[in-house]
Amino acid sequence: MHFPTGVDTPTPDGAHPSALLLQGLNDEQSAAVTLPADHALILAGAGSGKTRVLTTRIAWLLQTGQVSPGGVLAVTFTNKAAKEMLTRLSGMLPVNVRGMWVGTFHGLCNRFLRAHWKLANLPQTFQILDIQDQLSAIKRLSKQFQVDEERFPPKQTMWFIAGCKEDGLRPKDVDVRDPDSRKKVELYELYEAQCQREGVVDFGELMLRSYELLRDNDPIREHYRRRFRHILIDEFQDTNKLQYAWIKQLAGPVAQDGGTVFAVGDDDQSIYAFRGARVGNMADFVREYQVQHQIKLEQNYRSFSNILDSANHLIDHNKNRLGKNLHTTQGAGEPVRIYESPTDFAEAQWMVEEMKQLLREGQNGDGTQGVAHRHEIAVLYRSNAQSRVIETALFNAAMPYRVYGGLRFFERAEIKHALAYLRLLENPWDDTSFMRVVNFPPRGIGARSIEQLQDAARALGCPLHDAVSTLTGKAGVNITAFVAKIDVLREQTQGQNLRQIIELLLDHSGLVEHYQSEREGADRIENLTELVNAAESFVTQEGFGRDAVAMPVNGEMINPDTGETLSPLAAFLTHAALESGDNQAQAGQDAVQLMTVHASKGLEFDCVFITGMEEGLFPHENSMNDYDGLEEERRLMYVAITRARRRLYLSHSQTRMLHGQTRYNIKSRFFDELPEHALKWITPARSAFADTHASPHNAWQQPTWFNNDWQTKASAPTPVLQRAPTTSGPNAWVRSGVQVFHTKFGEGTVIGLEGVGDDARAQVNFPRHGMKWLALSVAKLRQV
DNA sequence: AATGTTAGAGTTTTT
DNA sequence: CTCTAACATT
Repeated sequence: MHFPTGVDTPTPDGAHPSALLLQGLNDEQSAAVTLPADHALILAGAGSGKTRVLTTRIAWLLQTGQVSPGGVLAVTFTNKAAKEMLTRLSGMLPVNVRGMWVGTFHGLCNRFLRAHWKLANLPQTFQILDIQDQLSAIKRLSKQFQVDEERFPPKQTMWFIAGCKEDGLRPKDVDVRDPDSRKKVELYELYEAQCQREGVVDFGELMLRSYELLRDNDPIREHYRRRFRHILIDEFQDTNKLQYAWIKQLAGPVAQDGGTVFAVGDDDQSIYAFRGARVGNMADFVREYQVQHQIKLEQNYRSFSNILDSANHLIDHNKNRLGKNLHTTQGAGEPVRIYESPTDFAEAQWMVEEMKQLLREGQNGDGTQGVAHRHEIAVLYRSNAQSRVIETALFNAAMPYRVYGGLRFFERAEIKHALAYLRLLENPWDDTSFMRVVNFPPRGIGARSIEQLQDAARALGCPLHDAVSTLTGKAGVNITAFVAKIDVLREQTQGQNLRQIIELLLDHSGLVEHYQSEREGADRIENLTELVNAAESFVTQEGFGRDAVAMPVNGEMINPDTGETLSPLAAFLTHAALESGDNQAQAGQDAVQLMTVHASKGLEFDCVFITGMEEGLFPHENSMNDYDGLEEERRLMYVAITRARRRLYLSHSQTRMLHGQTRYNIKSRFFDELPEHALKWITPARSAFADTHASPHNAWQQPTWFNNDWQTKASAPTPVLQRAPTTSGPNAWVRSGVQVFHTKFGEGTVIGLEGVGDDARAQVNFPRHGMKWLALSVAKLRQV
């Protein structure tokens, strides 16, 4: 299959085909698409048609003959975005998508490392560790080297290692100041050695090793620099240090013959600093590449102007911005509605009633008021824990809903078990997989046997698999039988197709049998069946053009760069590791959408509820003490607001149940940062706190609506907050302004007190750990 | 090996 | 409060 590109063919209506591509674009979009082949930065506001510009740019470059598919590298963060780009692209042009490198950072790095596994010093069958695998690998290592898990929790070690890799640092590059960090670096070193021995890489390693190969291998680097004439990056504001460095390797230094970089992003929507994203990469890029073309896409096609005004007004309170203002030709639309409730429960109740009303109006089809479908209603919250009370209310009202997040398909235990078997077929040295299934289903290999094996492997400095033959006694017999079983399976699966391989495995591993005897195993078996289907559809349609190395040829895949082959099984395992799958496909039921604000990025809905707009929650208490943290919270709020097309609700609650304790929250400072003219305060007048205890239902059943003035509300705090906390017990002496010592946080100053009796809490500012709320009945405080 | 108990932690997350 | 992992018991 070959399509000529860059050859203009006349269209039926006589228009030039590249002009056709530009149809319907506004001036800025069009300018961005048709920029000359120079480095460029596109500042694309929310809802400004970012993806469209990106894909049309590629289509335009191809159609005007400036580049062939092989010369294009387009990189995104999520598989969803990559898929979207390819779908749209093939809708615009009859282009051979296979030759293009379009994918996620990790997907492309994987493709690169599969092609150059030898140079990258990896086994051809290297496996990819996800977070769970990584953690269990580190736990294993900590046990083996008798690391004190109190002082060095495996999770922390994991974050440390991931953080180093995001910054492009190997153990030798890490600054060692104190004994603790020396130990961490040591663990990083041991972890690296273990991964190398076992032939596995984690997500960070995919990036780092690709980067290093490009950096250190001149012919490889030059090859790819010559090849990729156009490098396009989506969500550039979310790139970390290493990802930017990787891009620089591919693009080469400025003003040399490397490709051009077309970066698209929005600094106002940078919400992933906590996982290493550096907004600063945008400014660095402009400086380092002397970017001459910067285009702002500020026309918003999504929301009415009350919503956009709110977003603009809010984000204007951030100091560190490149600067951008969204505008629309649509009218003001409805006001942004703000609601205050006495309890989180009442907040959820009110929300459900409001939804019912909206859906009723939508059914009647009377104009812009209602919403026709439940899936056009989204509930956003700052943290996952908030979903429970909302779910309860929705459930009680029999309102179908869907919660985003949680376990994805390939992360389920039973699926991971099956995949572990498959991985052992490919790479028997993968100890993480070995450990996962050596005794699952149970086959009499207990802790003692495994210890024996681990001791032997450590003595020999080899993976578990290679140490099995040295074992004696019962342990030796059982484990040898296990390894033999895997070996037989490997034999039997030769020449089988992927479906047959998995079916054989499910049968011979005893997984299905095991779950059959389990009380609640039916779901798991269903999922295992689904795994067969997933493999089937992967082979028949999905995948081969994307993260897999190459095209299927006679059932095998040939890497166009090296001629190496990759089996369908290997490709499927890669697919499973890099695309953890949808979290739940929930059978097409039209349902209200529940998700965190983070998860909502990139989505849009007719109607959006942003809930829990309270100090300590949103902005979150862990982020609001340093300036950068607060700015990121504000960007998060900006993202949340700009999800709404027509109607936006912001709600907060005076009290909220968190970690089993009632918290008294004041409303979010973000309310102060919204334009009064766009708001409508719809809190019932009698939503006094006292109602909470009497009857939480009355507050919303017959509300009296009124437009409230923000200033008046702000100056009249709820009575509870003013009530002087009375405390008994060991911490009764705690008063505002007092210096205290906490065993974990060190010295701090008491800022305020609230609550009564067992609920009494002190807000304490710890210079080293920030602001904390401490329950006086629990916290061990000492007066300084 | 299965089942029961307890301690501890609990922003945000894709690959 | 609620979930999980580690530990303890049968």
